[in-house]
Amino acid sequence: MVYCIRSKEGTRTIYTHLEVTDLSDMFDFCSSMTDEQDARARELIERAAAKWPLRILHVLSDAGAPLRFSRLMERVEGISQKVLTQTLRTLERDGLIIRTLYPQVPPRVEYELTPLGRDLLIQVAALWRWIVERLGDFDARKAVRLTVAGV
Amino acid sequence: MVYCIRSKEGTRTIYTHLEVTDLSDMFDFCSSMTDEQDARARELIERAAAKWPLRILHVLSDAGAPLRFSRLMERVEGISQKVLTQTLRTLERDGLIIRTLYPQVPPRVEYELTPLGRDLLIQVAALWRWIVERLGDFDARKAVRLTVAGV
DNA sequence: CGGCATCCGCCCGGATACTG
DNA sequence: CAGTATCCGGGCGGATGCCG
Repeated sequence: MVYCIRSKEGTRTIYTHLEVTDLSDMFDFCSSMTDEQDARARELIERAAAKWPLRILHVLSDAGAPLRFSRLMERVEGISQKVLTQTLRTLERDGLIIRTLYPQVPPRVEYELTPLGRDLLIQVAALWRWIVERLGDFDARKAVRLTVAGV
Repeated sequence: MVYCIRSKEGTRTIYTHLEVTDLSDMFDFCSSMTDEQDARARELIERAAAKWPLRILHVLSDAGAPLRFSRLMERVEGISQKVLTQTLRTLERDGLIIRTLYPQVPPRVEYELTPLGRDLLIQVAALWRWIVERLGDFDARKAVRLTVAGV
């Protein structure tokens, strides 16, 4: 689990974040990215954070085995056929799932997670968990006003 | 940093994820959430993963000090006034930033990160970094087809 | 300066109908 | 069974204009 310790050192707050020793270290890393890397990472996150992808990855993970298109339709509640197809194509292009077509009549198509897809799901689940554990904090009333507005 | 080790044990893959010992453990945790918790977490992630919020949090973090509305407009390139206002309101409601109004003429308004906002940014930066380090893997050509389609 | 109100174009995603 | 093709409605976000 990601673990974060904050401590004060003079006016500066030190973030101990396992391998990351402070916040600026993390953003130094971000700054060292090329524009192309940054753009590509942004695309990937935008696509993965869209409405359905995580749901689909989660369903595939829960199943623990390849699922047919129609099984996915059943388990990803509320999704339409078109959007399911579109999303699966995107996930395949990004290397997160594998699509296997069995040339039979009627055709059979199975989808399964790649190791990368599984790993990504773990990362996101960690973030998810971190948020759930702090749900009570996500509230403006919990935000301490450090600066008092002048009279 | 989140660290993930995969190892084979028979047919099962064990994920050592620091405190998380395997994938099912993580999802057991997810399943133990109430519907309300789940929905609230989903809302928060959706809002935070929208187009501008992370950019704004990042800019505030980089600045290291409270920023006025017009400074934010300059540094968050491409955002419109309306959308900046909307996004700031949402971030404030979620307890990620603090808005301080100084009742002067002309008015002055300053925005700054809350500790929670900083912490969230660290979590997301970790995920971001994880993705950037694996950019080369996010590609369908890298996805090994485990199941061979029948003839 | 830091908004709010209004209008508007666009894209996302849903519904439906059809096909190899 | 697992798609494509087409149409369409809602919402998001951008541009512009006005206010305390």
